[in-house]
Amino acid sequence: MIRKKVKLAYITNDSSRKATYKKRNKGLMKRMSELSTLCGINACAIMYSPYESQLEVWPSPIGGQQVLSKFKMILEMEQRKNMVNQESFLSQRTVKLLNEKISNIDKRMDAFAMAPLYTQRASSSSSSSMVALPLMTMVMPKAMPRIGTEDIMQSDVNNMDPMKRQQWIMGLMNKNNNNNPQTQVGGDWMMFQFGDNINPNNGH
Amino acid sequence: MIRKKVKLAYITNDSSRKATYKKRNKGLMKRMSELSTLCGINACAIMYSPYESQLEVWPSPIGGQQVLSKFKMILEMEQRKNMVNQESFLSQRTVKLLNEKISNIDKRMDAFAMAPLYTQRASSSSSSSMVALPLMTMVMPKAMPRIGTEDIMQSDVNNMDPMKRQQWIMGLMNKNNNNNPQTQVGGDWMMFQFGDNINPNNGH
DNA sequence: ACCCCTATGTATAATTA
DNA sequence: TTAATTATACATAGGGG
Repeated sequence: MIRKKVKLAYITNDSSRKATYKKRNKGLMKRMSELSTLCGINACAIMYSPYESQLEVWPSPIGGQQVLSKFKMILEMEQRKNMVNQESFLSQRTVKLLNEKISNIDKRMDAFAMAPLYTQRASSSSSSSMVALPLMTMVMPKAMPRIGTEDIMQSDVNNMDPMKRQQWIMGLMNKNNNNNPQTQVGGDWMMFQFGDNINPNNGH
Repeated sequence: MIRKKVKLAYITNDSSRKATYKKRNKGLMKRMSELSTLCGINACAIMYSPYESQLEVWPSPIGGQQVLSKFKMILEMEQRKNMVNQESFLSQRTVKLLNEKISNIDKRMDAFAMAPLYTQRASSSSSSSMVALPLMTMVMPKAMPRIGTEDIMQSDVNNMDPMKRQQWIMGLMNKNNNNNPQTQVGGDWMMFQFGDNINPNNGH
């Protein structure tokens, strides 16, 4: 069991590359969750792995909803305050971006639910028609709770989200009613991670 | 120098929290670069840290351009092949998303160049008007090089990118002509990271 | 605020089941 | 194939300049 000094180059062997990917990706997620709790950062991660054929949400899809709702709420509060400054402009753009992202994910999930595009072996990287799906990770500093808007944000989750996001969440929930942090939804991998909700010791 | 077992909770002390954040974030980025090289994944990371007041691009802003151009090229090749299937549909959406993201970043950088919004101390989390900027990380599997399109993609970088992305890159380059992987642009932090270009041992 | 050091916790490569 | 094991490489907490 002599461990080599980790040769930093592409692992040609398919199975060992996949194994490395899974291990290291797991470690990466744990690290992110730790950074999240330690430094007070809300983390939301969506991941599409080329090595997995399932979609994973961690620790729960609801957390992602909450992060996004929170972010939207922040924007709307700013608008109510008529703060038409650069900050609100920037956050508007960001919220728009996040909404598109969610819509995008929603579309993806529909597609994958209908017909899995990636019935993919680890060695299928030579497929010419395959377009790699991106792994996306978002971590956002939770600076807002200090301004006393937690309750409003909470209600926001329940009654003011666009239908597509609700559908997206419901689509996840209908297929996954357990509390298992790794829930399989179908066709791809997706992960969410939040500094508020995580139990950082569940991996050990 | 007895090292405690890392209490997994929010670090209340501002300076030590910031120190931890910087250390761990650096480690996170290194991990991502390693995953990138080891498993053949192209990585592109944009980071906005609440603890930094400068924008950082690593290892170079050009890499981000290349990743995005590559992705766009993939999409266009698919379109030429008249592959109107779900895969191209999904990748279209993703490219659109990335374009918006770049545009968003462009806007941010313009704004920050004009007037730095975040002259922010580590303890300024109680500021009520501040909207947290997200840290965003994107990693995408590089599945395309195997289909022999490297040359086309390369030319794509030079002559077919939208003006806004070019402006974005140029805006970075004009202010940063050195090869220092950590280039300060102003007002915020941004990071790019690429599996193709990284030198994973530069941290040791 | 750094940067550097190093003891120690943690991730993980290689291996076995 | 994945799961568990374990030795070792690596990350980093705490401390000193």
